[in-house]
Amino acid sequence: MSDRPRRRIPEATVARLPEYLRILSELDDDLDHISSEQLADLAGVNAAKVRKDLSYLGSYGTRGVGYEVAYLVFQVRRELGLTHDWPVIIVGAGNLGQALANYAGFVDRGFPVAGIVDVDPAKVGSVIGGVRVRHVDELARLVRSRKVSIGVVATPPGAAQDAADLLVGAGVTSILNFAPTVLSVPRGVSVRKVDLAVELQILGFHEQRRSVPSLSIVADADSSRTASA
Amino acid sequence: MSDRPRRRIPEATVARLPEYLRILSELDDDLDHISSEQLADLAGVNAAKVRKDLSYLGSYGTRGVGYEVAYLVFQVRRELGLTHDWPVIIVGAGNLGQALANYAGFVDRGFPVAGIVDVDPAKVGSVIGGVRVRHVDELARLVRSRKVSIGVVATPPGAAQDAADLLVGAGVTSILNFAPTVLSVPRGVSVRKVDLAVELQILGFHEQRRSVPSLSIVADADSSRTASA
DNA sequence: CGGAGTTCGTGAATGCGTGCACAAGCGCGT
DNA sequence: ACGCGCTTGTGCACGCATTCACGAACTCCG
Repeated sequence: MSDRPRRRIPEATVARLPEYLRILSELDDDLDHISSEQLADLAGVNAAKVRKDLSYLGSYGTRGVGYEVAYLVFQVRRELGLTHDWPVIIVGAGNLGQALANYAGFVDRGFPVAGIVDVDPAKVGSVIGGVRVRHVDELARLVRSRKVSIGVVATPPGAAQDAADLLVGAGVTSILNFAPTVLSVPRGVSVRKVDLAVELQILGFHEQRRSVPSLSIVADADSSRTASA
Repeated sequence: MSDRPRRRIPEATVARLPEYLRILSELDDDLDHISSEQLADLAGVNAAKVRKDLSYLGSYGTRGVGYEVAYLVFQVRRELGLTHDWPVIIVGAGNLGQALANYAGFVDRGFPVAGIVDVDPAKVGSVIGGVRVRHVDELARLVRSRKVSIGVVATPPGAAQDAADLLVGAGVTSILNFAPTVLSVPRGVSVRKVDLAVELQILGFHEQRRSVPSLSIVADADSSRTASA
């Protein structure tokens, strides 16, 4: 226990730590040490960035050697709060909700699906990813009995705010929102939003830029797509 | 012809423009003007940020009045390259691929699904979201015949790099990757990655921080701005 | 027509994130 | 024991992003 490295960790670093963790977890067991440069290559980033990111956790590397993989995994997991699982509840058993419930990556990385709820009685009762779909009326009970603090909103846009209100009312303090809607929540509740279409639109923006090197307006339907480097 | 707004648009702004566009598109038709503050409220951001973001497109607002909604929608769409649709092809017809193909938000926002492919012969032939699943061998033909420049990787991690290679080989220049894998692609190809588990891990990090508010931290820097209340 | 009330556009200040460059530290071989 | 090669940890400089603050420009109304 000795020192307490408790420095404030920048958000950008927090967002990369899970990626490092995934890579480290997938390494061959016979590799016991890894350098910042190797890890950087695997993660597709800069070596200095890796070192700086890891330095926020403490000085867990050895100069001339690198980082001991097992120990680093342990430290990153601890820092991310993955010393125990975080059960999540999914609201909305539509296409996306079902896909999420079936997604092995959730439970594999410490986020087992503790429940799925939907308003549609026709969906209630079916089993997805080993979990039975419950009616949304049971949401609060599930959250409390399973000690869920993270909710996933996978409803249509119109129902997303209601879903968030229910989650917050039940005691959830973090929400992952897949609906294209801005959620309003009380202070103290964290929300992260993933908008699948936005990602495509950002790609589309760059596609369009690429095809118009530096030209006037011309908003017609172009035809030729040449691969530029 | 007016002016030449061709300024370089910051990435952070590009990431917000789709959100503004979505909000503007959903406004009541009887509202013909909107102020930066109103738009900011709806988008959950700061009014100054909205003004600065929009200023990169040109001076399309009127002081004392606000922005004309219809005109602003047009300008944002033009800037994002949404003067025409961008067909996408989805590789992987598993849970996630199916959910994406069924996701109305894609076509609604200008990204119709031009094709879905999978290696599994058992999946080939079924129709998802109005599109028939093809064998992955047909990928290149589909990309070329439908003039697809954006590909979506929704395969298991082990197959993601192969999928990306196929897409690039077929001429795709932008990839949206849902697999928890770092893709390596030639220069000139854009990749965006969405890792669903990473989002949960980031939330988990903050959850854990929240539950350990005071613990052996004496040498804190200062109370900067943390979201929790 | 003129002043009050709005709202935009943007210069300037501040803060955050990135990457370089290098000293410090570790191990190994001789 | 000692020097050499390797790798970490971090000070520093730079660039991007955010936010403030305010002049400029427009509408409305008396």
